[in-house]
Order: sequence, then C-alpha cells, then structure tokens
Amino acid sequence: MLTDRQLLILQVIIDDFIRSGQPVGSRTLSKKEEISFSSATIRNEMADLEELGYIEKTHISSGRVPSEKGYRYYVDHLLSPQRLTQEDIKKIKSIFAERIYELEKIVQKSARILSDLTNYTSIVLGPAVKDNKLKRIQIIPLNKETAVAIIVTDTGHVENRVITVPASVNASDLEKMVNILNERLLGVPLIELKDKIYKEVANVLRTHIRNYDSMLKTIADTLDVPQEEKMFFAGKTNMLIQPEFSDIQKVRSLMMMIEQEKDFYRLLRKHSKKGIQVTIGRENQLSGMENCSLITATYSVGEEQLGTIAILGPTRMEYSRVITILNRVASDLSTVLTDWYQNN
Amino acid sequence: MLTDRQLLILQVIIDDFIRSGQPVGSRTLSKKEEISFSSATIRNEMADLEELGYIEKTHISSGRVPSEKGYRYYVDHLLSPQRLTQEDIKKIKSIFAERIYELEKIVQKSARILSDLTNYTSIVLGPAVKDNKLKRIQIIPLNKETAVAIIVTDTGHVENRVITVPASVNASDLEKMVNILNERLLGVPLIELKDKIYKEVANVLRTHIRNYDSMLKTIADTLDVPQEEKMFFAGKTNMLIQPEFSDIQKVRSLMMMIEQEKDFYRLLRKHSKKGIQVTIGRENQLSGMENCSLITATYSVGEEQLGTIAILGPTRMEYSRVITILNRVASDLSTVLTDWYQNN
DNA sequence: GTTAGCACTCGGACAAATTGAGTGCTAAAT
DNA sequence: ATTTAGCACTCAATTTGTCCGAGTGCTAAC
Repeated sequence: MLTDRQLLILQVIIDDFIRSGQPVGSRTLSKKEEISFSSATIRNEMADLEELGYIEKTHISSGRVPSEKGYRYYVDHLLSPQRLTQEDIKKIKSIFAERIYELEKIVQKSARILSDLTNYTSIVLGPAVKDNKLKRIQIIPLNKETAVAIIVTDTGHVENRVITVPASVNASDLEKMVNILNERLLGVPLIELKDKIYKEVANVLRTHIRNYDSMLKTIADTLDVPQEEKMFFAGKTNMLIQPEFSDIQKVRSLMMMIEQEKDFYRLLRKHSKKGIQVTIGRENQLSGMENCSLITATYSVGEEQLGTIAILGPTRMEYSRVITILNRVASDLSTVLTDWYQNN
Repeated sequence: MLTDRQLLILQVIIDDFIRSGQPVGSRTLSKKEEISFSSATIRNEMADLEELGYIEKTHISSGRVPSEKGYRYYVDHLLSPQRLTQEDIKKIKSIFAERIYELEKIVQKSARILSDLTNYTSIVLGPAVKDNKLKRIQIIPLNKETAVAIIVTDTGHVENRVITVPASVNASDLEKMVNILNERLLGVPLIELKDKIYKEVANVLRTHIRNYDSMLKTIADTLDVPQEEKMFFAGKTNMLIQPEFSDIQKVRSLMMMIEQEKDFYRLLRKHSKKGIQVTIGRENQLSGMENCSLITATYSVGEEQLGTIAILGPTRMEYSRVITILNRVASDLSTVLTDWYQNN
C-alpha cells in the first residue's frame, strides 16, 4: 500500500521525532543523508501520508508528528533492531549478581534496573502465588481468641493472616487439624486449596475433630489466598522529565491512574501473551494513558509463564531500545529462574 | 515584641493567604470585619512586619505573603482552634469500623483517610517491629539446601526469610534447635534476639546439637530483623492540585524525594517527640521540601509510643485544620490500639 | 497616632508587529 | 510522468508597546 519512499519518509520522521520531540518539517528531512530528494517532493509524500493517517500536523503550517496509527505501523514494520551497549549488558547482569533467595527480591530489582536503563517507568508483575504449591500450613495461637495462620509454598513464599479461633476449639484440636491439613494438602497449588478442603478434607476432619465445622470456614477462607500478582513499580518520577508531561494536568491524570493501581493492573493482565506486546496511546483504553505507550514482555520457568515485565513511557518512546532491553531481561530472567526452580 | 495590632494583622494576612493563595494587600485587609483602621495604617504596620521578617513581598508593589518566620509564629502563637465537622468525625470513625486483625491494615487505612480528609499527602509510620516480642520461631525446610525461617510476634506480625541450611545439618537437628530457640527466646523483644542468642542460647545449643556453629550465624542473622518501621503513603498525587506545584520542576524534586524514601524516613524520625510537631519549608532541611510543611503526631499504646502519623502539604497549608485532625486520629488510634493490645 | 491623598512601581492582560518554520500549489525542468 | 523550484500563504512564538489595577511609601493634614 505504501511505496518504499513513503515508508522511508515515515521511518525517518518517526525516528527524528522520537529523538527530538519536535515536529519534523520537509526541510529538515531533505537534509538527512538517507534522503536524496527535495523538500517539495517530501511535502507531496507527507501530504499523502497524512491523508492515510500515519502522520499529523500540530497546526496548519507545522511540521508533522507521528499519529498513533503511524507509531503502530512503525512498531509493526519499521523497527530498526538495536544492539545493547556493554554498559547496558553489565547493568542487566547486575540483576543476577547476588544469590537468589527470594523471588520477590529479584523481581523488584529487575524493575529498578529497567527504569534505570530506559529512563521510563517500569512495572513488573511478580509470579502469581496461586500457582505455588503448598509446602506447609502452620497455625500459631496468639491468645485465647486469635491465632496466626501461615502458609509456606514450595518457592519459599510465605502468606499469613490473623484468624479468630472459636473458644470451643482447644489447642490439641488445632494441632490435630493442622496435621491433617498438612498431610492431605501437601503439594496442592494454592488456588485449588479451598476447593480441595471442602471436597476432600472436610470428611476426614469430621471424623477426627470435635467442632470441626466451626473452624472449617475460617480455615478455608484463610487458605483462599489472593489471586493477584504483586505489582512493583520503579522510576515513577521518570515520566516527569519527558517534555510531553510539562503540562501538570497530564502528569496528574497519569499519576492518579498509577496510584490507583487497579485499572493499571487490569491493563497489564491483558498483556499476558507471550513475547513482546506494545500498546500505543489510546489503544490502552485508559484515561491518563492517552500520551503513553506500554511495552511488555513475559518471563517464564520452562514452559510456564510466571509474570510480566513492562515499560511505561510516552508514546514518543524509544520503542526499539526498550523492546531490545525487555527481550533481554525477560530471557535472562527466565533462564535464571528456570535454573533456580530446578534446584528447588 | 509585636503589638496586638500587628499580631492581628499578621494573623489575618496568613489566614487570608492560606485560603486564597494570593498575596494580600492593605486594601483587602482594611475591608475585613476584624479590622477597623485604614489601609494606610495597615501599610505602615505591614512595613514593620516586613522589616521584622514575618511577611514578604513577591515583587516591589505586590501584596504580602507570609515568610517562613511568619508561618512559624502563626503556628506557635496564632492558631485559631478548629472544630471538626460531623462528616470529618464520621470519616475518622470509619477507620475503626472493621474488626482489627492486623496492625498494618489499620495503619494503612489511617493514611488513606487522612489524605482524603485533608487533600494533602499523608504518611504513616507503622509500629516498629523491633519492640514486638517473640511468639514463635519456625524453620520449614524447602529442599536439601534451603529452608524458610519464620518469626511470629505477639502482635501477630510475621517475618520470614529464606536461608541456606548446611548439608551437615539434618532435619532432626534442625527441629531440636528450633525447639531450644523457642524455649529460650519466648517473649524476648525482637531487637534483643540476636544478642541473646550469642550470649545465652549459644551455650545450650552447643551441648545439644552437632554442628551447632555452622547454623548459629545463619540463625542469628535471620533473627536480626529490620529495625525500620514501614512507611505508608497515601494521596501522593494530592500535592499536584496545589497551585504552588504548577511548576513541574518543583513537582519533580518533591516526587523524587518522596520516591527515594530514605531521606524522608530520616526526616520523619526526627519528629518522634510526643504531641504535634510542625516543620515549615526549609526547616525540613531537605531539598524538594522548600515549599512544604510537615506536621506529625504520634500514637501510642499505653505509655509506649508506637508510631507516627503525618501530613505533608505546601507551606501554605491549613495548619489549624490539619493539626486538629491529626490530634484526633492519633488519639483515637491510640485508644483503639491500647484496647486491642490489652486483649492480646 | 491615624488617615487621606498622591506619586510611583510592577505584573498581567492585551494587541500589534515581526520572524521563522512550515505548508500547498503551480509551472517549469527532467 | 516525476520531480523540483518558486511563491504565496499560514500559524506559533516572540517581541514590543500600552494600559490598567492593585499595591506601595511618603507626606501633610487631622
């Protein structure tokens, strides 16, 4: 549909605009070494590109800026692959410098390094706890009424909650109960726990424990662990450097959106397809994101997807560089974690 | 030092400026009902007040705005006590509407309500874990090499960490060891744990456990729980509404300061005196805080201070209202928590 | 000691003029 | 049939000048 020359012009416009942030005019373009025809020709081509919706003017006699459609085409077809510098690679490696003990730590560190590397905001979705398998349940009485219930998973993740223990349940009952639970539920993924308790463990409990029913619901509720992955942000203030956010109103709506977390989490969940995903501006369907793009990659252990790493930047983002970095971090993360899980 | 009339004028200037955000001129002042003398007189008085450093001009023929010294005097001597509306009280009560299970939850909720109530940013310093007393230690093996160590405190707080277990330590050793630790350390404040292990428990371990030394350091390190209280923020974006932060540069330096957390935590720790504390603008000695004031109150259980609740706003802050609200929330929080601890 | 009056200052709002980067269109050149 | 040079035109941004209003300081009268 587009001629080679139009593609060339589109690419150069977007590259230049990403670099400078300024609308690009025909004269500027004609001076580029890639371009060997006059500004008048360029003007004609630009008029066509505009008609097709790939570029826009900010006012009637201004240079052109990419439209969302333009960025979309650029991302889908025109990206010039980037190479990482030694320094970049060094920084990425530094994520894995220390021995890993806890998943969350390394995930948090990834977020920090990513924002550092890109100067945008990074968001990392930690591994979903729900797929971890139960290692141990423990209930530790605090006083007559309350106890703290603790769940340990095979990955070393610990969930805990304070619960009320009915007066009718005594310490030995509690202990017996915990033993049964541990016996029956070892290795069960957390998300199936609740179901399993009602279907398989309830019966056993009934035969062994007095008053089992008064505890059953409490226990089941406790084991009903949060479904949502934790979200880690880093570099939230990086967006404030971007010239497109010199308008305090835009900053405000963006920051509120981020602070609210819920909508943003949902958006991120839509990006769970494997590989790199890019959504540009209003494609994100979230107010406050009109001027932002979101790029995500997923990391996995073996074949199983664990989580998502993402970069949030202005639509005028260095797509090429960010994609390269995300790819690299996601793949390194996958390798390291796969290794780690195997020794677990 | 200042005459009554000067005080009156200072107070009215600050009240008006806090309300409007605009420099206050002699004509505006002379129309206030509290004021019964002419604008010329006011001009004379204002010239004096300026000379003494309580007010400033933004340019040579502008109205006056309060200086930091002015705010300081205002806060120390001129505050007109405020009454909370029914609505305010209702919101504050809503913090305590649900049954408390975990301290952190209620502390987080306080932060949310505070920012909601004031339209400024609120920060809450949670109870320091270090003063909690040990309820139970648990070590749960994950595989040959690693285990997760869990510490439960009397308040139901759970700390956990993944540790490496030397191959030479077997499961029964581990169990014995945990038993000894629990026996000897029950009720010890977390901050004293490490010390106590070396001084009192090491000997016992030596006599009962093979290879006790290879574990000792690991255990001691694990029990060396973070000293710092957790900080909860709410309403970070509220500052963006304030007209004094229409300048993106100011927003940026403030936000970076907040994101960094460390300096801000230190500042907050300086506010640990009982009762209300106010620091104004550069008194905070923190870049990014030049245009901000910080007001804090502490909450306690019985006589023991637990934590701090704080409001961060522009120097042009509604001091009176904020102080009233903080006082109320701190006292309610103290009452509820004291009660809660007693039943613990 | 207080106030009215006056000359003066400055910021903000507005309009007019200027500049420069950019466009679209047309006719000539290739 | 493309490409390009040239030209008229547009608009944002900057500069300049003007005016107004809110405010001040000072002085002389009350």
